Amino acid sequence: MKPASSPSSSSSAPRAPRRKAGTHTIHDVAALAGVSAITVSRYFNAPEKVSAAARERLKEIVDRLGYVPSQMAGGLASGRGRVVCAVMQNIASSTFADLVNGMTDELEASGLQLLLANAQYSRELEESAIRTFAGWHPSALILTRDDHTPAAEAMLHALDVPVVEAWGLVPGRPFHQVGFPHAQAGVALAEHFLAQGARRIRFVLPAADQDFRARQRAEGYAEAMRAAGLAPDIVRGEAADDFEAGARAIAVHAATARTRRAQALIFANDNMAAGAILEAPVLKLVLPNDGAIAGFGDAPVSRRLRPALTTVRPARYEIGKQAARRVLDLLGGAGAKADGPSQVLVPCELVVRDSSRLAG
Amino acid sequence: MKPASSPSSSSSAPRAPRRKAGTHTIHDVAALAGVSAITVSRYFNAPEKVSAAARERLKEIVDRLGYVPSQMAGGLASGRGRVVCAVMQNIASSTFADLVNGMTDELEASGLQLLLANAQYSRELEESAIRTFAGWHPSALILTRDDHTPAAEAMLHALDVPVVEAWGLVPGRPFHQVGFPHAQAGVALAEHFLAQGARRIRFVLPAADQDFRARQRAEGYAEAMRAAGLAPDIVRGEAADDFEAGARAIAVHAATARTRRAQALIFANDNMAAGAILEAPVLKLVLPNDGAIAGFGDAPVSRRLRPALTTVRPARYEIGKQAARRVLDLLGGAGAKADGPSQVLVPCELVVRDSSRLAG
DNA sequence: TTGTAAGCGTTATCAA
DNA sequence: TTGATAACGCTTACAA
Repeated sequence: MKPASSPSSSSSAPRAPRRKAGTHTIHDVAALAGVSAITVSRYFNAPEKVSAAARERLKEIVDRLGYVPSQMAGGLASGRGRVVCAVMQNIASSTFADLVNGMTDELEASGLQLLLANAQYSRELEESAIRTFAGWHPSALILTRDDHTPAAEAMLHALDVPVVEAWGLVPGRPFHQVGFPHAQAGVALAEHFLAQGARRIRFVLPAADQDFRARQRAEGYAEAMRAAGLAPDIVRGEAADDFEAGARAIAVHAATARTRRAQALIFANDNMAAGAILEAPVLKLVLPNDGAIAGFGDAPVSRRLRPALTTVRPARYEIGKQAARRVLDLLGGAGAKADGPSQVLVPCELVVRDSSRLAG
Repeated sequence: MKPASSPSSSSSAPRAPRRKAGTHTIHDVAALAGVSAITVSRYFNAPEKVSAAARERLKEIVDRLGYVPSQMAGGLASGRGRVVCAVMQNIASSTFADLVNGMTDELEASGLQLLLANAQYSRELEESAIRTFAGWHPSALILTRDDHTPAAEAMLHALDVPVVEAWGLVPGRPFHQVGFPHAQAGVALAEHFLAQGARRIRFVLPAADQDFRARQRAEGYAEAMRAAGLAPDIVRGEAADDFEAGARAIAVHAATARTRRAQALIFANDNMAAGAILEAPVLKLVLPNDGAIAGFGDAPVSRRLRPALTTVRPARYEIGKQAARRVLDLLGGAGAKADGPSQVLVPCELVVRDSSRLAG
């Protein structure tokens, strides 16, 4: 009656049943605790909705099993991954590293994972990063520029999640912002020298054109110069390496007649300024008498240079932290979109040291 | 006949049917292309298995819709997320930033996303990061230390995915490694001075005890000294800031009688060494005559210092890249676990500059 | 406070 | 080369 090996009688073939058997699932935990899966789910996502007794039992079992909920399954079921995606412009620079540090510190406790991408100052790479991130159903996005490609901007709107633009602060954007207006840093440096009576002030940009914030600072400087009735004098570095570019700029300075050359040099960043200060003795220049110097960024070495470097110190870590804070607030329901995009100013600070003291 | 508002006749209540309606799904694409969902899936994961005709049609539709596959759904269905998780010790430092850069560059093309965590030199934080990562069903893990907690090590084995320990290289580990033996960097620096005839060579550690690689380098130095019949002289910095610690160390040096003080100072990193070199003129020391100096790391500023700093240059970016490469190879099936853990040596290089030239 | 049922969007399996 | 079907492990909606 019963054919020993027939794989099917008509259509009830044994099919392809199971698959993976990797780690423990929520059901393993539930079974051991004598509760249903949803209670375990609530234990993780809303513990206050679970009785103290069940909570205790679950804690013990979860610890014993080393159970960790699957982010994949949870994200799929809920439609939102517990992920915040951030696009940096240059991960290798300490600027962005500090931003990242601030973000991770703030997000850590919330259980949100930070996903990082590096766009290397390219709008196209930023767009492609955003596209990749879209597949992760992020809870929020943090970007570090405000001039996205149209396609990127469209995706940002379609994603329909909080977007925070960190680092710069410009008016008229549809997204939340945390940072400071970079032009203002340029203004502050120019005014620092103007207030000391300088007339010939030069701004030195890096050789590479990619850091658009440096250009914004240069524009601020130019504005301040024009406001003082002076012509801006913006030059570009001559070497890809910032230290080298700074050294060359100061060499040009040394080779120019004292009465014609700039009284003060504003470098786009501290590395360039450091290159100039370190090269000066070789050129028989005594700074700041033979040329006042300022930078931007307050690198760790800046206060150690002789003369110590006057610079602008942006609150990098704090900006990262605030950007993440803003994300958490928005996810928590505060500052609903009805209020429109918010702007959080994290001011930067002019740090005056010896390098910028103008000769009598 | 049709009761306008009756919610149920007996048990056929309308239930709670749908939920989300966010973006496009694989089915939208499939429907538009007139194929089944699995064909769309193949188009992304194994394009060669899809006819050219279908491929072309799908490309057009995917582009038009801006469709991006859900990583959540894919990860859940396949049991492996397209994620490589890396635990760094200090994201803010340029060392780890370079590692990260190398990794992202290498992983980029493979469609794997790098998930980053920061353990700040703490084994406990590393363990907690690994636990968090477990929820992401990573395809592989990259770590930057080799002395994990027992719990962490257990998780690593349970995860059953490729694990690569990057940066250091030590024998006897059960995981793949990419990097160099840090002790050897200490040996190289000690021998550099020994070869010049120095007898009194001091090693200066940072004030904070957290960077265990620095200790490894110190041990290498100590070994070389003992091998030369000399007593190691290891001191610890006196300030949390590395530059400041370096400055203090050279001040102590300056205050010691010439015949008794060290002929050469090896600093645990370039920042400390830079602090010393920048402070020297203030102390009326002329380097390297009044003290030869070496560092570790080859910071960008090191070759700009006067005297230019002798240091050891690790191939940071390359190590990150090779670690990711190793991961990709392992995922691709090469170097199956049967072969046992592999070791990839990415050597570091002694960079000799003026600061280490010993006085006749 | 807890549970049941029904998917979330994709891929593995088997069949054609 | 393509497709039908059944999971993957979790959470939402609703009911008790």
